[in-house]
Formats: sequence, structure tokens, C-alpha cells
Amino acid sequence: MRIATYNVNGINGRLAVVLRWLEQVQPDVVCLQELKAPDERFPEEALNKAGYRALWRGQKSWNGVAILARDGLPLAARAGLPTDPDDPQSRYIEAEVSGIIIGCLYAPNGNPWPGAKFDYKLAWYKRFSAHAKKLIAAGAPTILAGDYNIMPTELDVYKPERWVNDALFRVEVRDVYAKLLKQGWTDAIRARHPTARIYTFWDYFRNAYARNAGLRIDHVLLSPDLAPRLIAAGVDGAVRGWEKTSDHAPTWIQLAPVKVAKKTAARKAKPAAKAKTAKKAKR
DNA sequence: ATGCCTATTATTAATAGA
Repeated sequence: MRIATYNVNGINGRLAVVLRWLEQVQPDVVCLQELKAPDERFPEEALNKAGYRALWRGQKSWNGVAILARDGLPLAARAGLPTDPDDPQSRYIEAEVSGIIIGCLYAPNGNPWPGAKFDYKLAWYKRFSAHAKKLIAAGAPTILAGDYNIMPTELDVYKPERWVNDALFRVEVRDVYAKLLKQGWTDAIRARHPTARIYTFWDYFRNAYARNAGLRIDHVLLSPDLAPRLIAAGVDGAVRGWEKTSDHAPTWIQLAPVKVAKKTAARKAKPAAKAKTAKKAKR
């Protein structure tokens, strides 16, 4: 099962790129951010023709998030964070797909620091972190995927010293991310690639993509029960080089099917009823 | 310290992004 997150920077201006990428990669689940379109301008028909059903929460001009799934309509769980459902900024949507809770987020940028926008970022993350904690406590297999607008460590920035006072790298937001991981979440890219320089965003400015002057700000976080199923994670970096492309690249993970207990001499077979349930939960 | 580039919206410029 392949799950991807992609900040498209305008779903309508980017539709050809998104469709080309979907056709090429065929992910099972996709979290999209920065639709930059109101609900009524979401290209549902084109995505349906590409084989995806969608849930979305748009907004005029800015923000907007969506969840796509190939195996039928994602089961809506919520739009907006629970502590402030009336936040006019569309930055969170949650659904259930194939038995997994998928939270799709577009965290505030927060620049410039200091200022009201940075304060809003911290306040938003306070609400998001509280929700994330409840999801862990609920115990269901859960993925939180999206544009976090945080470089977690110096390994995630091409020139860390230039970013120390930027809202994406300030110590306050790095702390927020570290505390999220302490709740029990696994950063999938880092789990698979502990020391590699991997970026998910390259500025349109200064020929950043060609120079690989990038940032790792799009993340896929896995709940404790899903982490053992992680078999691959990566970034479709080539997409960033396409015509009329987003400044972000799609970031993805692959999960192994649920393991079914094997009847071996070393390990006793589980009770029949339990084994049946495990088999049913496969994929 | 700032512009660079790109998208959206509303009228040729402002705002936001990261």
C-alpha cells in the first residue's frame, strides 16, 4: 500500500502535473495541500476519471486540503481540527481509508518571525499536537501526512545557518516537531533514511532545484502499530523538474500488508478466530 | 537585509508563499 503527500501549490493550475504523476505512480492514497481553490472549483471529475475518489476542503485563494483514494471514497472523519472547527483556514482533513485513519495537514508557514503569523503557527500546532495525542491514545492505525512547514533538524536544510530565524526552522517549531515524535509517531522518511540529505521542497527562486538547495518540510508520520509495516519511503524528486510544476515534490511511503501469524514449529499457531481476523484485516 | 519566482485575485499591482 502506497501513501503519498503532495503540496500542489494550486490544484487547477497543476492539474496536468498531478494527473501525470498519478498515472505514473498510482498511489493508493494521496494527501494534497494548497489547493488554492474554493470547494466548487475542485477538479473532482478529472480525478474520478483518473481512478480516484476524493474528499476535500477548499478555500478561496489560499490553503485547501484533500484526500484521494483508489479503493473507493475515503470515509470522512473530520474537516478542521476539533478544538477550533470554525478556523477559516482550511488546513486539516481526516478520513478513513482501508482501515487506516489518514490525517492530511497543511501547517501555517509562520513567516515572518517574530509576529502574528508565527504566533498563529504555534497556536495551530498546539491544537494539532493535542489532536495527534488523542489519535495515538485511540490506538487505531493512523497516518499524519502533509506539509508541516518545519525542517526537523539541520540535516533537513541545505544551509541551516541561514534559516535559524526563519519560521520553518526556529527552535520553537523544531521543539514542536520533536515533541510530536515523543508522542510515539515515526517520521517515515527518517526511519528509512537516517542520515541521507533528502528534500521535499525547492524554491522557485535562484535556480534552487538545479542547485539542490532544498528543504525537507513534507512529512509522513506513522502511529506505533504502523511503523513495523513501513517497507519503503521516498520523494518523487523528478516531478519537481517537470514543466509548470509545484515547488514541492510528492513524498511517499509504502506499507507491507498486515502480517498473518505463521504456523511454524517454533511458534504456536494463534487461535483460529484471531488468525481469521488478522487475515481479514490484510491490506 | 532583500530580491529572485510563481500563483491568485482583481485591474496592472498587491499579497502570500517558504
